[in-house]
Amino acid sequence: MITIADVAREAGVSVATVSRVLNKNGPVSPAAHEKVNLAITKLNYQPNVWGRRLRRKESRMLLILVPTISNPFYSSIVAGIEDEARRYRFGTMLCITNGDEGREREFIELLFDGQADGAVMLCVNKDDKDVKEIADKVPIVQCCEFCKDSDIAHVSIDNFAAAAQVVRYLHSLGHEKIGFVGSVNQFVSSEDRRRGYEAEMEKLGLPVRKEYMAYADRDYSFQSGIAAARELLQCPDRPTAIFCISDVLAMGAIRAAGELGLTVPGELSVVGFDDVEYATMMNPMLTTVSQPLYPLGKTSARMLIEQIEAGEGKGKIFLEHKLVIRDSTAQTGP
Amino acid sequence: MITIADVAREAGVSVATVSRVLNKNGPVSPAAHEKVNLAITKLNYQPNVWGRRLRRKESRMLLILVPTISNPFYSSIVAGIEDEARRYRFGTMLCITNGDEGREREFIELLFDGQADGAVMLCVNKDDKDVKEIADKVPIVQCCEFCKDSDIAHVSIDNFAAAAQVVRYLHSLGHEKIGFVGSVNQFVSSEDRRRGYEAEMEKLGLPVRKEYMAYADRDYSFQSGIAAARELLQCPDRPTAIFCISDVLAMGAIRAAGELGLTVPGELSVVGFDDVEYATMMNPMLTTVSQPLYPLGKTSARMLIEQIEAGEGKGKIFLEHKLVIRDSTAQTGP
DNA sequence: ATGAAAGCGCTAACAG
DNA sequence: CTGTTAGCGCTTTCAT
Repeated sequence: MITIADVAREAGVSVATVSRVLNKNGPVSPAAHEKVNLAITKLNYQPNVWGRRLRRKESRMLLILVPTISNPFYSSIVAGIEDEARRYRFGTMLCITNGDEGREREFIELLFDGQADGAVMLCVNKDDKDVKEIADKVPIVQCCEFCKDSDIAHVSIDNFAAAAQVVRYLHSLGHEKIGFVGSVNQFVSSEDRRRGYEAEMEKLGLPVRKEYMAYADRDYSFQSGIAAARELLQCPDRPTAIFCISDVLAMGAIRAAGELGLTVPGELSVVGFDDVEYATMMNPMLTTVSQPLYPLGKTSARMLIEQIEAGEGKGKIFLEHKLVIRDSTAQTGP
Repeated sequence: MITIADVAREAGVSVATVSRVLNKNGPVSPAAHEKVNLAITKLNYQPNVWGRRLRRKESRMLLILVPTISNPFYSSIVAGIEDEARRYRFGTMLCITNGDEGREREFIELLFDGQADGAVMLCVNKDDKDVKEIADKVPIVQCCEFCKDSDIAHVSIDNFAAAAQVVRYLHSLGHEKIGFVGSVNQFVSSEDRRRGYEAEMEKLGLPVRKEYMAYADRDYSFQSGIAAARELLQCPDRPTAIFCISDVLAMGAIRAAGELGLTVPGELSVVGFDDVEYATMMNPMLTTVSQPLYPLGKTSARMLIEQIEAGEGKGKIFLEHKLVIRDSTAQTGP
């Protein structure tokens, strides 16, 4: 291993000068600068991170807490965070919690450890006490999901508005019996989409019927989507359209329809949410709400870095969504 | 921040003793042990990683190099690696290269930096010179993909045998005109699956026809899968079955068939590879080759850790695959 | 069984 | 503009 002292010796200067060149701070004469750079390349010197971090007490590392990576939904967000972090010369550590509280706690430790300077969290229940406490002590930004009634920085889309827009769209197609498939989890997104659905139904003078609303399990599994949709489709006066709060759930609804002999979109319109990659691989291709995933990630990272460097930046940012109309929705029959 | 000196003072012992308790090495009297533990909990002391790593010159960190996380294929492997790493008290850093060479290089730097003690690589071209050089200097294990003609440790399935098995299965269903959709990339898996296909065709006395083989782009995109399959299906004497080297490609083949008015599996059987989650969300559900992803990950991590700790462990391990028969394949018509 | 002390490689305050 | 030096928090001889 080759150290800063070796470089100093080789260049015929002191370690301080080398350090100054390395960090581009303090004043260095062009001549010294030259000599140091020569020595660095000659020796192929690489500063030791541990020494540096020990001394500086900063890691220049960002934590990214995701519940899972099996959902491609997260991949673009993560890419956005990583790209932005890199722009500001931060490294990233991707931590997959798999819904395991112990593991999540362990990752959070990294923050108090000083192993990371801050974290982007992608998986917060709508009122998670722990997170609120943590955010008081270390820089945190919540992405997509966030805690209500708290001033923790967050960036997401307007789920309420998006859901309302879906209902409006379906209504414009002639649908009046519109079902809803949500999830029993505690995410704001789930809640806001449900509220958006209900509010818009009322606004349009359509009844919000209990039997038109069903709930999948907490992690939006395909199977639970099938079950939830089946429930709606088997009720006496079945809905002619179903709005699902995730694409996987929507795919479940399409499967359920198929099992019951219903064609999509002929006899049933289905709308999803998220616009994951395979929404277009399906048959029919899914009408869904697209979130600006990459920008969501970039924005989170930027907010976090601001918070770390400036010690502030507790904003709330909402980005634009987009309703993408494809083949799983159609006019109601005459 | 609370340091080891604080603990020593609180416990009325020297820092050396505290360190001994922390690391469970050297001899410590029960009394001292007790006092130290008390002080640690009282002060809520957490050893500083930078100081420790600087001193020990080891990070107890494993690098995981994946090309992308948008492909759910990797998520189980990563989970396997992380779980096993954790068992041996190693942390992990997930690095997403996105096929960017510069980024890959940057991550590799972390190894020479000492920021990680070794790496599991999930994305190696079949003869990547760089990787061979790197593996000479730092512990590396290749998972799924690996360099041919090199003794770098790796774990994967027998792609050749799996492909042969698919062809045999299709043949047992009565198919003789069996097409192949591969990829132009440089992965051993792609090559071995193609070789397995060709070898088994010959073994069964079936002609290996150029016009029955098509290639998707390097990252198995859905669109390129459609294009490749369309090519096969439009040739004069079209195949009655197609073996695709990935599930996404198989989904593309099904789409292509649909566009040409061919039913699956009625008029065309399709087999995929990998058994990704959404292979069962499709209609029809995909017949495919399932890889033991989680065990693949666990095994890689174990091999890597052995290599790090023992300084050896350059084995080659092959795990069992499984042909999963679902609804996209059927007997040929009478 | 315990403690004193010497660094690990680096940065930054200070003195020149 | 440059060099000397004192740590950052920890582990690990080497004495005792």
